[in-house]
Amino acid sequence: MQDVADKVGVSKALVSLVFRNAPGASAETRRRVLDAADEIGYRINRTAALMTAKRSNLIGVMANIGSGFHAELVEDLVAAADRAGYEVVLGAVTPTHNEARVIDTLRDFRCEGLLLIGPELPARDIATIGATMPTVVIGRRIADPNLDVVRSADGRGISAAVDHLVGLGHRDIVHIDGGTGTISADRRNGFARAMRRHGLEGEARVIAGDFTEEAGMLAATELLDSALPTAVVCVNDYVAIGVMDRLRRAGVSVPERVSITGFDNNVLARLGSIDLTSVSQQPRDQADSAIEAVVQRLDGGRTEPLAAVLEPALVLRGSTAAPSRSP
Amino acid sequence: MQDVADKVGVSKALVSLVFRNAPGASAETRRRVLDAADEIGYRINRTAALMTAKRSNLIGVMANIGSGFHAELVEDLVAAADRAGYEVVLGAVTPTHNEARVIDTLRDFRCEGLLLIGPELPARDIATIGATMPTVVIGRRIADPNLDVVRSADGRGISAAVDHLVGLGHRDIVHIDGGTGTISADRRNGFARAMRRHGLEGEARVIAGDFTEEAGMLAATELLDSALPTAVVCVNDYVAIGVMDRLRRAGVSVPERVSITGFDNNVLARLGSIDLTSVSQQPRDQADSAIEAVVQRLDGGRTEPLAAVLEPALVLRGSTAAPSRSP
DNA sequence: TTGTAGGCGTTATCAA
DNA sequence: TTGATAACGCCTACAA
Repeated sequence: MQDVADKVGVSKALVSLVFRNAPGASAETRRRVLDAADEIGYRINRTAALMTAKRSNLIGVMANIGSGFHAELVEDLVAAADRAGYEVVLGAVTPTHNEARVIDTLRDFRCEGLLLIGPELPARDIATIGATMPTVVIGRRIADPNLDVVRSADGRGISAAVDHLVGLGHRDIVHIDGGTGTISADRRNGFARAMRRHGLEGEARVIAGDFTEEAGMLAATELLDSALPTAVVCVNDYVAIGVMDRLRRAGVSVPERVSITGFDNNVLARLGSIDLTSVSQQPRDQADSAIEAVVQRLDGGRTEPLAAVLEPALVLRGSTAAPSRSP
Repeated sequence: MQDVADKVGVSKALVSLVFRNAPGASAETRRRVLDAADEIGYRINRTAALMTAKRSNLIGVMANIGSGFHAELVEDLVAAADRAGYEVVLGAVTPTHNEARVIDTLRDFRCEGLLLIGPELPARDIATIGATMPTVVIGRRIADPNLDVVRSADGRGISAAVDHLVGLGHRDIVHIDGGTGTISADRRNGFARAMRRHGLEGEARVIAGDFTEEAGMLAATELLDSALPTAVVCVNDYVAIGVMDRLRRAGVSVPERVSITGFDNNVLARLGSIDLTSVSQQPRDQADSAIEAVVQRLDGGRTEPLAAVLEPALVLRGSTAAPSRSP
């Protein structure tokens, strides 16, 4: 920086001004400084800048990039952050780097705010972090005065699927859930509510599962062995794919004999060969809300907790149709 | 840091020693310092540390996390880097952040080395970067004295698929390629070589495509309209899935009538409902080699370029079988 | 084993 | 519009 200053014949302070295009330097000087820097090959040292600057304009994002949904969300987050004048530092949770470690790394990088996608850390640990810095939890229900939450109304998503199926004429509908855990509970409740609303609480069967394709296959086997419903509402796309495959292999045609819905609107669901009706969590909207939330805390002075529950959207595809025979 | 020092009654220098567990502090002092820091809630400021320290122990990784393969690779890279005593800074290429920008960000973070996964930047731009800092290009063929390359032998991967099919008795085999571009060319050449080796150059048909499911569907349609081969070797898994779906919908059974192979061993390929024989690029091995390569440059003093071409592995699944009738 | 002094590259403050 | 100077929080000699 001194070199650039010397070359132009100004002070370092002025060069600094130019480089963070802060007001207070003439256009002429600005140009000359930039030219000189270019010639010398000078680039600003962020590390050093971060040390003195009040702000870093960095937002840390913890995600499990192995999850397609997280990856999609991250893409939208960097775009949204960019628009708000922030940069995203991505912390990837992997088998060797657990959530706590990733969060530590993120704050080490001097992030001003934290976005946690689907954290599985104990609620109180997350709350502790929230007390330290603006933190937004994405996709998990959690109540704490220091935390902002952005998530989709999982229950409503499942309800929408049920409504769609009932609208098609289905009455015998089974839900395959994702086991214990809040997300799974929300979706299960959504199923129960919707069935009740349609006066179908009598037919509302729930089969226990998890979030894997295998769980879907097992559940389908169970259905084949007992009584086949006309529609199956699954806790996520993987489960739905497992169900679909198992049924088809058993000669049960989808959607003619059994309709199936998933959740997440995964890339898989969009494949022509799978073509699964699914509930989208609208990653784009969640990203926008999450960034807006941190920015409000950072620049807007907001201190009250925010809880944005976004409406999911049912994406209709070829795995659902009217039941071929009445139950 | 001063606070911690005061609390224990030592100097900052000593606290510094303790925190980067450098030799020169007694176990007793070390413990007391750590305790005091814990109590005060002090954490070392990486930003400041980076400024004076010779090294950052940071490796920058540029990846397109939307790609399942990249995501897998990143997970393995993080683990391998960890073992080597480095930390990974992840730069995500997205629609709004192109490769050049991601690389700039990565060096701004003072990474000591760069890992570029499947870069699409012009070769000379990459070479320019390589002249600046240790750089490993993963998954792309590129020759430059300043660049290390780690990739899998794409041609051999396709060859292995062909060998497998010929071993099953296939002779009429079609390749669906990925268009122009080196990767596609390598795979296409591998196909031609293998067919020639088996004395089948006469039957070696190639259909132009790209890397999408739609390309697979189109190609399959073309095959249905002309002459159906007994096996199709696809440039990647998406294409293979497109082919599989189109054929099955047309009543052509897979693998009984037509066998299909993919490439990448994507999560999709592993789905029970797809169960695709595919070529794995062995992300784990590539990650290990790439990290080894940077570390050799960084700590081992290597200066000659390295080109590691790893052997891909064919993963057999249910989409390939012996042909039902002789051609 | 511990302490002192100086410097890293930038920003912020205040004066010119 | 510009310049001088003091931080920022840590690391690295070197000295004690």
